[in-house]
Amino acid sequence: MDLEARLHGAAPSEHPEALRLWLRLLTCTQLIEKQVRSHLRAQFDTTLPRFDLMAQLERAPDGMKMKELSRRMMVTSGNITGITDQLVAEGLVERMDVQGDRRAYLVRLTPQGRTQFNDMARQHEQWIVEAFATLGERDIATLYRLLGKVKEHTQETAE
Amino acid sequence: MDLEARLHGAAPSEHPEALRLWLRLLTCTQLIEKQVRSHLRAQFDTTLPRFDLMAQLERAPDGMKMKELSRRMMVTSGNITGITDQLVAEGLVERMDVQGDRRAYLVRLTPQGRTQFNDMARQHEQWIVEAFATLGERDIATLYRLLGKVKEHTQETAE
DNA sequence: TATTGTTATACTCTATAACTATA
DNA sequence: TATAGTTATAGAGTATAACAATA
Repeated sequence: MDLEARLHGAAPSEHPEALRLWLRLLTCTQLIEKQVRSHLRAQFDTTLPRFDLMAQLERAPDGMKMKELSRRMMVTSGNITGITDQLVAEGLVERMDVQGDRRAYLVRLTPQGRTQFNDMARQHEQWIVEAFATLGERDIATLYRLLGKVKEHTQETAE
Repeated sequence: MDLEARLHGAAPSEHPEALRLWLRLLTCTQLIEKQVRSHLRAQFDTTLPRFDLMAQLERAPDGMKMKELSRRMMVTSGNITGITDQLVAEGLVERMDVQGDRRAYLVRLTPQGRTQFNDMARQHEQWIVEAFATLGERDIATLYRLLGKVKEHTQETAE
């Protein structure tokens, strides 16, 4: 492939397949995400970031540091503070001091938070299963594998 | 598949494949979207919705109604008014009266808007090609096909 | 000096709903 | 009555940057 041609060539688009794929990927994600947000709002009066934060904690029974939450959720730590504050106010998560590092907190689900998350997760799974109901097991595995390549490559090339 | 078992069964997750696929789809989209937003901001001082609106107009040389933009971009018409206002203020798009319907406008790119969009689109394509550079032509075609099934199914089941 | 987390701030995008003008 | 578009509003989500406390 000729970089010069890409930069200065007259052809308007030499890789329409990649572009088309991106637009379709974006559309699919937005459609499903919109449904999930709408359901979370209607059935549990919560939002996707709050659900995502609880989902992270569900897999960390001993709690997770704010910094780690920030990294995994790909948002700045100031925003983690805000979302955590909301969940603490609702009694769904709690901050715990960290032995040996008085700057940091471990955040974990309260028993009430765990119960509510389980309810939400069960519903959430049904919405997602429904969204992909048109695909067979093989299709799902293929999609998963190919997106894995994209994910790794994108994470590598991000500075 | 037994709906009862899904609703009331003790198993915490009977379809982990669909869930894992959704999380990966979400991650990939967010990673790429974040890069695109960042590049658009740094190189062109613009945003993704503004770029998307111009991309819609680029394929409609005679202009497109606000209503149609609203439908295609999957946001309410009030938001189309706002984004259009910004682009009009920058001289990139213009509203034109519609023959025979004085309620409506046709929005189209100005010559300046078309020039700027072409610059952006060329860069944008490179970012996207890079994001999917790890995939071969066949992989891209497969992803495109499978996501097409998901898209159609999701659009059908949305009320 | 570097890191963890908080605070303050500003901006974009979004949906909802009431509204005007026209069909 | 229904539709196209606007306006007003409120809230979610985000990044940036300055800051305090601790490592």
